[in-house]
Amino acid sequence: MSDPSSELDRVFHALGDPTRRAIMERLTDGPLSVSRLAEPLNVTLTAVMQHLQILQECGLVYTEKTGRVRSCRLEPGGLAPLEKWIRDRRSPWEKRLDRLGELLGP
Amino acid sequence: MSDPSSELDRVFHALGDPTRRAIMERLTDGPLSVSRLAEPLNVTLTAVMQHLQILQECGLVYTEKTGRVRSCRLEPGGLAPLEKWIRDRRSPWEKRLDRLGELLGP
DNA sequence: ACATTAGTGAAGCCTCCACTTCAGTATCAG
DNA sequence: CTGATACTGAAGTGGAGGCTTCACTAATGT
Repeated sequence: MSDPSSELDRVFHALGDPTRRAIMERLTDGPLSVSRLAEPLNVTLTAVMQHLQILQECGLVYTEKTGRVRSCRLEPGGLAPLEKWIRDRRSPWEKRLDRLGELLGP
Repeated sequence: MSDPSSELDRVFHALGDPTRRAIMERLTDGPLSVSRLAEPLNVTLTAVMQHLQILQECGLVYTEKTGRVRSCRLEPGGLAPLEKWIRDRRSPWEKRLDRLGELLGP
């Protein structure tokens, strides 16, 4: 893996675009082909492809081509770095509560 | 409050910029004035102001001016919608595990 | 009072990036 | 074989947005 901070950069940048978030939301319910993915979106198939490439490069989406159709699905741990960043943004006392919860909970 | 989906849009867009994320990271350790905020960043004071306005408009940062200095701090619940979106991106079975955890844990 | 500090407002520049068009390549169906 | 489907690649366009400069106001310090 490369520089973790620039990886986070890419994730945030990727999710900054509404269309790409729409793709992620769409894939939440299960794998989809590129064409099906493009249907409800108001963009070209080519545009969807470009978005998919970006989402892939930062580990948010996994795609696999079988025959002439490419199947797209969410990468399981893709949002983890984002989640970690958010947790790190809590105030110190909140963090302390978190740690307490981790000790007591799971 | 306005349309919630466009609110989420603004949050994601705001965090899509590295400089704005740097501001958020800087404010994690406590309130800071605009000048102090700008010091380590390689941009003008004016640029920082513009970023702050954006961060404010989507409820991520709270600022208050006393005298000639404006104090900036993180808005406590600001990242909540973002967090919710991430949670909603889990697969159905993962969600079910989450609910189970919620019932057993806290 | 005067200089300095801290922040504002307006206007313009310029780069990046989302999107399109068009042309091309496999794959599948009849 | 023929046509349709599903994607891929290259190249170009337009607009949004991040940044700067310059001019200005208000608070503070000596």
